[in-house]
Amino acid sequence: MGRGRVQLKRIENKISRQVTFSKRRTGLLKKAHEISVLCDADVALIVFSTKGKLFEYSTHSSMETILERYERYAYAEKMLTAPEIETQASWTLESSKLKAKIEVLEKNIRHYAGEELDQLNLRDLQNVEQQIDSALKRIRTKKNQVMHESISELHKKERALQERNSSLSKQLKENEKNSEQQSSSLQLPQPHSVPSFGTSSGPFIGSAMREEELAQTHNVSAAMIPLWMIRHINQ
Amino acid sequence: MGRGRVQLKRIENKISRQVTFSKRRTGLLKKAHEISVLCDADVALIVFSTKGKLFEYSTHSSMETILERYERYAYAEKMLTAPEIETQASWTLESSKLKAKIEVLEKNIRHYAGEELDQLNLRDLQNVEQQIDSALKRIRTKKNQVMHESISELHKKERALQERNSSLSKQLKENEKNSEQQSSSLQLPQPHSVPSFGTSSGPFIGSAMREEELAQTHNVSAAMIPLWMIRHINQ
DNA sequence: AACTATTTATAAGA
DNA sequence: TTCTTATAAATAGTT
Repeated sequence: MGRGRVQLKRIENKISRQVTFSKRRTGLLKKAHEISVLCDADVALIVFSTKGKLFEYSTHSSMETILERYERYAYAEKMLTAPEIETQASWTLESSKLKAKIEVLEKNIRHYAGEELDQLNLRDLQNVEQQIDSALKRIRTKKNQVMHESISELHKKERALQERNSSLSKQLKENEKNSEQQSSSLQLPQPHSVPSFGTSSGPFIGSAMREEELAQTHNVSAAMIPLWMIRHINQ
Repeated sequence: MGRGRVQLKRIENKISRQVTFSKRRTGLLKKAHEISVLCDADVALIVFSTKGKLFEYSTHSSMETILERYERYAYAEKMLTAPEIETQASWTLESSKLKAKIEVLEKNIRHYAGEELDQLNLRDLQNVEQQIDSALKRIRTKKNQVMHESISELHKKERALQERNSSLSKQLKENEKNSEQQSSSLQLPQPHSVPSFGTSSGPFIGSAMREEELAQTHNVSAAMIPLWMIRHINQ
């Protein structure tokens, strides 16, 4: 690109070498910047002149970030050549390894969450779809199982309550009979008070109890399946 | 340097961004090499594509050497901003933190994959379900989009082939007419041979062509949408 | 992956 | 270093 062809070999004339360096350095940095903007790439460029002066360019994400990323990337190869020594380097290496792993995991999660799909081709998309679909099935199966257990718990409780209730009623009638014989002016106690089940409740049972209370405020038997639950079971 | 001026901003079209990246990357690496040879400079160039693929160039004295040199050079500045000495303890701490993060991420992924659901209560299950469900929707939307694009490509190709075909047929008939007038004993060539498009095929075009061939072996018009594609579109 | 019309980079000169 | 200019090189759009 100039008035003469250029041979790819060291320019011997010191002055023109320096001039060329200055010009081409500008061009190189410019092009590095261009590709990073145009193509959305991460670029790090380091140039030392013959005299040892440093020139650098790096994408917004800073030189350190990119060099770290590079170290991470080069990790696999490094392990082959450098057996572990507990040095600063090996710590850097371990750190890089862990960070690389985190990067992969986060990418996976984003894909599982249906994000950053532009990176995937049709085959990848289908794989992810299939995985997520079967995960969804497993989760719904599990949820149904949990809810069915919850329902039988509720049924069990209902029966217990009914039994307790009728035994209380029975007892009450007997008391009435006795008190009629002795004195007809006594007040009647309330027959429907709910008995406590003591401490027998894990977190799940606890939430079942709350549902039961909710049902009662709507004047429905606690044994009925709540609507929101049915909706989910049928999915 | 091309048929049009170029704006210094991210190329939105994915395909041309990729093509431009490939071309400019080649150019950039070449120029990095040239300046290092011509001007006797030490150059290190690291480029990560959008997709995270690494490309690198470094002067003979190896990437590691140059990066070390860079670190040394940048060391003075670092000391001004970060006087902290990296002790063994701080490394261990960092390592622990990273490991903890990995643990959490892995657990999340397992849940996304529908595993280890016993740890989750009903509320958690419903959250995960909802997240996965919407991820699935996003992924299917994306897949549909990709496939629709693919289909319009195929349709475009079909039209091109049909046009080419009919123009060839026309030409052939004229040739027949001419040859009948000159000599009626000549053999007729096959009129339906598919014309080659020469070397004009990127990766996508290549696979489209294969689908087309597949369709032909099943005695179906190449323009028909392949069954496997329809199946996925309707999901 | 080639081609080619243009733009861009730059060698040489001032 | 900077400017100019002729020319080589890179590359955007196209096939």
